[in-house]
Amino acid sequence: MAFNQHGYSNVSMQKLAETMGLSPGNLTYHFRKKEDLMIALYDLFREEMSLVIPPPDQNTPDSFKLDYQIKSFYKLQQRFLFFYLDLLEIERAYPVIAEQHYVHIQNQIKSLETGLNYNISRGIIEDKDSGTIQHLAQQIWITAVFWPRQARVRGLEDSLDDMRQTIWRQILPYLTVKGAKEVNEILNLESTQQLTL
Amino acid sequence: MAFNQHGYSNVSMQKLAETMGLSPGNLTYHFRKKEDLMIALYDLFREEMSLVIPPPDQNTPDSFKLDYQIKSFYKLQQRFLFFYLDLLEIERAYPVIAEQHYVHIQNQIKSLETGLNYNISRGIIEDKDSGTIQHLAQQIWITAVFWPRQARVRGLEDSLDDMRQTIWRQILPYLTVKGAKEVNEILNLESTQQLTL
DNA sequence: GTCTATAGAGTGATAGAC
DNA sequence: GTCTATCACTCTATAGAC
Repeated sequence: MAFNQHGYSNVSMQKLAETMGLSPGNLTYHFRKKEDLMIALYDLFREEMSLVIPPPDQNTPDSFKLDYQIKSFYKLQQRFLFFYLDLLEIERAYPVIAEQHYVHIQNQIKSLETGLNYNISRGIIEDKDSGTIQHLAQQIWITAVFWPRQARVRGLEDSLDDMRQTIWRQILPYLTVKGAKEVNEILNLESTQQLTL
Repeated sequence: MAFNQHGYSNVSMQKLAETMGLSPGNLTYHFRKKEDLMIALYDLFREEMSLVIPPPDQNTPDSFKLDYQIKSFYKLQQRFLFFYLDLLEIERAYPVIAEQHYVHIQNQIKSLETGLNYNISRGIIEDKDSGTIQHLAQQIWITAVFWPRQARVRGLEDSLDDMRQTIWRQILPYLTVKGAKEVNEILNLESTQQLTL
């Protein structure tokens, strides 16, 4: 997608039509305003994302599933990269999307909290003090959501493996002995780099 | 500044001239291209930032000074907010700035690493495993740099206190007993919220 | 539905009078 | 130096032929 490569605001309806092999008039026939196109894309994004990150009350992943969620999230993030790179611009331009997305983000973080709490009950994570889980969920969300942007801003490639390592490293201090063993097995299973525990 | 409020790309040279009480022609007389204006602003930003975050080999802050650096950084960040909110756009538009900024970011993270290592030698931070410091420095950098953006993207106000809490919470698991005591004193000294250790 | 053509507004940048 | 006026371009969106 052209948006992902050049940034949302650098791709006009005309250029987009051109890369899609359509005439400008044809594209604006299906999406009368650019906003209509963006909303349609956003709805599609939200639909696919709901398959990757379950609703807050249904997220009960073991470590393996959490790792799988990270990978699935990254894959979808790459598909709708422009939403992650240019989100603030898009929210500024289309308040309708902004309002929806505020709620979406809240649910994403809530879902992460549920997953972490489930792993406390599994004896994988240790709840050292009040607020740990909320802090950890927010931290993981920030890392995952801004990963592609921080890489580009630094002039680096963004890689799934680096993102995974960074996320797991944040969970690391809160793992129980049992949890550390479980997580290390998962990371060694598929990653060439070993995370020293 | 108009850039900070409405976003870099939503403020044209004409609008900017208007808010400054200048004619469009006068503004483009002093800055022939918009790029010239951006580079001048970037140079000013870099100059002021060098006073807040010292060079990598000179950063030896105790916890109190680190907390002070966080506050000073936030203040400067608010002053040049558009660089932090719209950095990717600006880098895409002006590769000259991008190249300089890549190096700048590397130095910022290096400077953080130096500071953390110094606090290991002070017995404040515990280096649990190899890579901890690099990970922590990167994590703090991401949090600090993307804090205003993550707040806006979520529809929240961005607050210094929330950013401070989040950064210190990331350091928390790596503090020694002595370190925990020192940090808690600093945070209780000035913050209404208490960070439970 | 799909096309070409174009309206209408906004942009960065320049020209030339004072 | 500072101004007004304007060029050349790009953008979103529309009109109307086929």
